[in-house]
Amino acid sequence: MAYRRTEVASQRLADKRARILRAARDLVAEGGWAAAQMDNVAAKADVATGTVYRYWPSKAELCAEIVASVSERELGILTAVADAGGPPSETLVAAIRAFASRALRGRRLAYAMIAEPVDPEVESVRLDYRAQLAHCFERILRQGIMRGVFPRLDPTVAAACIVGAFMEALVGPLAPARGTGARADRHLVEEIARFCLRASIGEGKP
Amino acid sequence: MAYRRTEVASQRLADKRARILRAARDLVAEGGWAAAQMDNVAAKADVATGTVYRYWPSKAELCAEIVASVSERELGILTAVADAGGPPSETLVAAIRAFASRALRGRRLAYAMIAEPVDPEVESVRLDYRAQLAHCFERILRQGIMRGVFPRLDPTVAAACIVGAFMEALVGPLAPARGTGARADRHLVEEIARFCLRASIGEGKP
DNA sequence: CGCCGGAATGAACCTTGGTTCATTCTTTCT
DNA sequence: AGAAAGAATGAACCAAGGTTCATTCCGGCG
Repeated sequence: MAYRRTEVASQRLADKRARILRAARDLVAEGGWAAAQMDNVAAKADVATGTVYRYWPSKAELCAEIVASVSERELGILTAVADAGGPPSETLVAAIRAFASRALRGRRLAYAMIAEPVDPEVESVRLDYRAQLAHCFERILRQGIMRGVFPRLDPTVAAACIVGAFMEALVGPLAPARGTGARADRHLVEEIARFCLRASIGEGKP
Repeated sequence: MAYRRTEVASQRLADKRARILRAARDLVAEGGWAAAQMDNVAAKADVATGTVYRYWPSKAELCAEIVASVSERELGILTAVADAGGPPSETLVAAIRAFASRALRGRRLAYAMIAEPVDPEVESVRLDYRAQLAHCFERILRQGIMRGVFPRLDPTVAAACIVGAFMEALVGPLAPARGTGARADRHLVEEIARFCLRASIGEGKP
């Protein structure tokens, strides 16, 4: 029946869309935004250049969707951790661990999503992700302050500091080269988590 | 005499070089690397496009020199503060204050120097600046650990965290919009400094 | 005064990478 | 099977921006 056939067709359509999106995301994960040229994307998805434009009106929208999809997934996980309840200091460490360990499994992608600028149209989506990321930590911090576990600190500034700290130490260009062992990675994550924890619960009177 | 004339001529040469360099740097300070197009630079320096190429072989080398000159100045100041002696926790705060207050007076430039990627050839100079910046803080941290003021922390990771923290909170795209008053700026700097101080001297046992 | 060499000019060139579209191939329906 | 609709193709097009170079300008020297 026509009904069935339409469904199959639209399924195939969605599949191809997803395939192209995945190809583009993989390219970004390998070489950052610069590697995601339309010709490359098409080649990686086994599709002609023009075909990509059947599914997205422009490169900017394709890139925006990459950010949006990655962002949705990561924020979902992070939010779940942040809202799980329990002592704020443990929540904070858990959140950092969750985010960091995932970021380590794709540093280049994480860097591209959080830090690497792109063209203006994509940038706003990226900044939004970043802001929501910070907001997650801000909520944890507010919890801690309300319960008196954390000292009086400006949670907005502190949240930005936390995001910046692990961004720089974990996925930034200054971070230890890719390919260091799992042991080194674990050390790094723990060290960052401790840094942020101290910054959040410490006294701060020299 | 010929001697005098040669000297005058080369002085004029150096002057023009400096003028172009300053023009380019100002453009970066206003609109980041994207604003530093050769046509723009030439126009801002009241010079024809081709003239720029009499003084630098390529855009990359011009940009590299911008980074190098800014970097030298800032690192000089920061190093002086870091090596001045005194209690490490005070030194740390002083260093952050010194760097941050200067960065505030030219956020866009600071962001371009520390965070915004450029083409590969310039990038290496920029990363070097960043590394030296982190190294400055690392030295302060080591001092503190040796003297037993700071807990056992990995100074390399912690230094990266510090750089990342103020980068993000102070000059990053998430930072409060430009033009907030001097009072807000001061609050921001102090809040960042306290964050880093707590992270450095805190106990870190939840 | 007329010539000469170096500096300045800026329009033209070239490369890179996003976008388009006339053509070809596939699938579906009769 | 044959035609119509939809999807795919990839070479050509276009814009942006860095670089070049034939030409012009200018100050000093014989």
